[in-house]
Amino acid sequence: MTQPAYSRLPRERRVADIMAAARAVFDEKGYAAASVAEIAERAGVVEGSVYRYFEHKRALLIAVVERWYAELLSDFDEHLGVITGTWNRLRYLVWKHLSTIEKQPMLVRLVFEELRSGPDYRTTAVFQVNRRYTRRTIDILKDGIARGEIRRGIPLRIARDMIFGGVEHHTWAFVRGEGAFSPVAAADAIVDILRRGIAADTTLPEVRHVPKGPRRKPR
Amino acid sequence: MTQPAYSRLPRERRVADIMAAARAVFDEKGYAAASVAEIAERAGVVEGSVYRYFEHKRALLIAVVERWYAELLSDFDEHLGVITGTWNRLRYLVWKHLSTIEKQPMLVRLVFEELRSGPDYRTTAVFQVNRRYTRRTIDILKDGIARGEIRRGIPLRIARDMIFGGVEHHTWAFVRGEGAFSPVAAADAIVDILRRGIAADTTLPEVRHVPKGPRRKPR
DNA sequence: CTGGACAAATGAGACGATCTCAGCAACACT
DNA sequence: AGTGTTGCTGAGATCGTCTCATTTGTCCAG
Repeated sequence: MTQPAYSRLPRERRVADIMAAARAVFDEKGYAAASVAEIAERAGVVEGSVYRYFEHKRALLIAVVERWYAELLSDFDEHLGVITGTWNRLRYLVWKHLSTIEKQPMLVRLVFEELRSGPDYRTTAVFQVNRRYTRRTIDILKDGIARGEIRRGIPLRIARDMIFGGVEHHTWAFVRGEGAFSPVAAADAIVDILRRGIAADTTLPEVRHVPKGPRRKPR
Repeated sequence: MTQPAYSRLPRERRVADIMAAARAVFDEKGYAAASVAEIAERAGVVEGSVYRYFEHKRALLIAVVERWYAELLSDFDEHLGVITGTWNRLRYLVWKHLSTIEKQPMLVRLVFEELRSGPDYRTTAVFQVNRRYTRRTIDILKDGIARGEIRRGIPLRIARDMIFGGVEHHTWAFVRGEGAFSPVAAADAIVDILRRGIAADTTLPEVRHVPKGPRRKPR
């Protein structure tokens, strides 16, 4: 019975415990319905302790999502670097995005509905990572123009918005647990419409050199 | 000084007052930062009275947005009925959407970030109206196929998602007060990419010989 | 004109959330 | 063992939504 009323752990460990608990509770209940009290309980600390390591509840959300993003994108550039061809690269990018949504709908929902709305979003590392993402997209498109595969004068940001906006709307029901979608099929369909929409006229109908049939299913 | 401490108004009037106050406060501060106390004060009632007419704070949000939608769309079908040609109709629809966002960014934000996220969204009249909207889009596209202007086999829902998702992403910064956009230019750009993306090959000026390229994406 | 019933409106306060902070107690280092 | 440092605690301040017993205009019956 002489067990200590509490234990002192190294900062790292405590932070990790709290973040793990937070991720679990957010994942189960969403941000608004998750209470700091419950997160604290699962992490084995008292509520006040959470606030020693995280300024707000929102800081917890940001930390959780940032860590997830870091895991997620660690191999992205590496893979993208190997894939050649404008349309193949775009297809990989779109598929990767869709696939992520399929695997972690709740975390994606946290980003879409909670994190991205806040006034502090632009100060977030998640924002930076998203910028890098969309930057890649623009780069691929610019490269396509340089190769003569994409028409000059295409408004690149509009094209990018149609990609990511299209993905988001398409997965909308699924993210809310009310539907399903196929990452591969959706990626094909989106890139196909986009390809016809922005391809240089000469490359449009037949695409004969090198990759005869369009590559499908990267990765 | 024998003025009554309060006045009894017909239900209609009270509801209207409260909704007007709510709309103003939501518009200034957003949903989360708006307090029912402030709404009540501006409507000239006490906090408890708001709850006589609206079950939750959220019911107030829904009522405000529903009323706005009703105003907004009263003339939509009428206008659309007059416009002929698949691409013109699509362009009008996209422009209308963009134009609405430009005029009422805060209300749009309420829909995008607060209303649409909730679990009760599908029970909302706003949801029904949005369905009608996207239904119109699909109808226009189907009609385009029937006229031979759009390729058969285009996944219509994907096309629709690229339209509305594209619009939403494109206006994202503006809605948060961090940028600008041109409804006309954006509508042109989006419909142009889409048109090339889904038009039947014969209607594209430069592309004469019919299919040749591999068919993709059945259904 | 008057009194009483009815319902609109009040305002106090229950409830539950985030976040603060003074002090206790575990650990490291003499 | 004594002592300083500081992770951790837990009580409570604060602020939000929402409830409800009570008060008080209004209106109609007599």
